[in-house]
Amino acid sequence: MDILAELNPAQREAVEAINGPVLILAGPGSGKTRVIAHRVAYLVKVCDVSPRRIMAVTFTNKAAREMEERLHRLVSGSVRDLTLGTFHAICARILRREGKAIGIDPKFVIYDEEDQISLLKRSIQGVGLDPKQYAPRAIASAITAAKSRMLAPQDYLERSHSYFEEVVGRVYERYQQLLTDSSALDFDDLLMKVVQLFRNCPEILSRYQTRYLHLLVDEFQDTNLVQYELIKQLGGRYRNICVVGDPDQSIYSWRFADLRNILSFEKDYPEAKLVLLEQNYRSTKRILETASCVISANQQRKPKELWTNNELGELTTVVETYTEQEEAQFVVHEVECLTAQGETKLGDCAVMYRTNAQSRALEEAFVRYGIPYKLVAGTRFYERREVKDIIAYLRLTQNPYDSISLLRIINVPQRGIGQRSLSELSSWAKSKGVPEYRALQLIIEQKGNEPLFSSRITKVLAGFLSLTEEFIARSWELNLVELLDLVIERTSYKEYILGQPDGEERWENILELRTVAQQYRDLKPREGLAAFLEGVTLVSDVDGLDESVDAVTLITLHQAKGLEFPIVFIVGMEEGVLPHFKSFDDPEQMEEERRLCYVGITRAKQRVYLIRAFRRSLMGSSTASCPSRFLSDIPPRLISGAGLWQGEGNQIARAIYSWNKASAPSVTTPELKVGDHVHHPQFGNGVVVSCQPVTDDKEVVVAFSGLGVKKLLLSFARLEKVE
DNA sequence: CGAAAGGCTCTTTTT
DNA sequence: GAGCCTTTCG
Repeated sequence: MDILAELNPAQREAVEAINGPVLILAGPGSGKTRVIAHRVAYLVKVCDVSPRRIMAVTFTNKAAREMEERLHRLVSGSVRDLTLGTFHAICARILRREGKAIGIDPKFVIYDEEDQISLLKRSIQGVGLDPKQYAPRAIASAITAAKSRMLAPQDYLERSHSYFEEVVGRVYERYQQLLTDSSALDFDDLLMKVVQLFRNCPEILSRYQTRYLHLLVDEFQDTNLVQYELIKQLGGRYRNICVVGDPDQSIYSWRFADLRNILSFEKDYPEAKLVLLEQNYRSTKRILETASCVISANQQRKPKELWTNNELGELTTVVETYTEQEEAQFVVHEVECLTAQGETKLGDCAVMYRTNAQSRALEEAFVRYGIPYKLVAGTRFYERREVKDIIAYLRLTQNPYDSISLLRIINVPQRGIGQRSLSELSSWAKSKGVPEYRALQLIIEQKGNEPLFSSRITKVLAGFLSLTEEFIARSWELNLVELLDLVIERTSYKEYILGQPDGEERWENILELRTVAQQYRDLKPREGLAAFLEGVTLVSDVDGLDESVDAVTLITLHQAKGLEFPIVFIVGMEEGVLPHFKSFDDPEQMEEERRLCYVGITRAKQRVYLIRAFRRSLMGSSTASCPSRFLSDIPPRLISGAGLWQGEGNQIARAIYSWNKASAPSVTTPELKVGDHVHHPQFGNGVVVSCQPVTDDKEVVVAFSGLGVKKLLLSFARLEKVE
């Protein structure tokens, strides 16, 4: 097969430019993944480069997996030796091998965000402050920022200019110490420590530089400074660095991704070849134009000329509903209509939203109307309590100094060790300068002077310790599944969880985890354990998305990056949701919100629906909202909607969703006045408190007995007058 | 010690 | 509306 044959001239240029640095700026749907895959294939098949001398970095594991499949088809031969994965996964692998050189225990565990927050709480307390006064999340973000700039605690403290920064610096210092004590790394450490390793150990760097003749980085617009530095180090010898990105799709600045990396690249590699991919193969002309209208309003951007040979396509449908429930109903209804004609499958449809919380109303509607859907993440599987408990046992087996895991499960299932005994244990460990696990050993060996705990507690602790020791001992001979079963059996975890609320469901989750573990059962005992723990920590939510299942996809706009669907619904097109209210006072963040909207629209191949709800419950209470400013950037000629609504000079299409009315028992809305008694199918009986005309309708306030006062829109509410 | 209940805050997006 | 923390009681 000719690798270049299926490429357009620009793509071909990007593939063939194998000597020296290349910067590919690629619009949505311009085939950048394809270019990366073909470039690797070209290197291997045409240029005879050994796959083990190529590193390709993707944004998610899913993208890596797809790349691998693609390559399999292109290069049929072995691409096993290729280094392919996310920055985090690749760095974890490097540190596992080489970390010793900078004092990293090869058995290190990786702390996810939840672990990080609880360790931070301990750190804040550790420096004598109150975690309630200094939000751990805010400090976490500051520390991530510091690590993204490769600042060690001391560097950070030297540069601190405010009281808050000083606090962060001190907490950071303590936090880092606790991580080291636990033989643990957080996500940011994975990257930062590798850069550090390469800086401190030139001979190791040189080995890696020599190995990697070619580097490829996808989604370059969402890399941060550490990642940039890492690539710079690795590519230092051959400078064959190929980066692909699109500034208009940069949506991770809150994770300290830095668009300036693109500028730095041009500066650090002045000889870099620039390739623009501007032909879109994904979307219709109208979708592309709609997206361009939205993104063009950004000030901080270079204009781009995207074009497509695809057909003109449909207008974008803009719809307004009354509540988020009706918004969800509209989506369900529309999906039903589309799929009823047979041309569209459920799997062709995706519903995208700004915040995870928005998925609930959607899910409820999909469940109620019996439409299959796949929710990307939800309450993320690996963050569930029961799953994390079991993982904590396994982590402790790999690395007993992991104090976060130890403290998590020392009393789960309950063993009668309370908060008091725990803090006693922790402070004793601290006074001896040893990790909790070592402290346990010392206490049991009675090497502490006088007994610290009552004989009952000492006995329980001894039991826990020998349990852990048993797991550790057996972990050298059992495969992962056997080890997991042993943990469940010896802790009586099944009995414990079945006795909890939602026990059945939680037990199912454990079985699901066991299924994941099966994939590692053939590895050598300890290797399987390490690989599994790394895998479950570094998964991203989209990784679990299964294209072969025919169901509607429910997904955040962030997760949707890199994906495509024939039909795209974007819900919550409201001021405060998209754009999110947190971005109101910062123009740069506002531009990112716009890019997020752009990413959403450009996922679509055939049709786009932009939907907003007039009222939405946010943080418990229901609030009214204005249409998203992004809607007014789309000219009316690109929009369709049943019934146009003229407002404030903008033409916003407004489709009054008639389904409810059609299926309501009373087709005609009753004439109501204050004091009338009414019946609502859901809320029961009530009395009209007020009745005010709004556009095309009436807003009725009804006091329902037992439920309180509700605001309803007359045409939707299915109210019946009771005489 | 632990279960249950009440009260508080805060919510964006994620490797 | 949820999750976390504290309080209270057995």
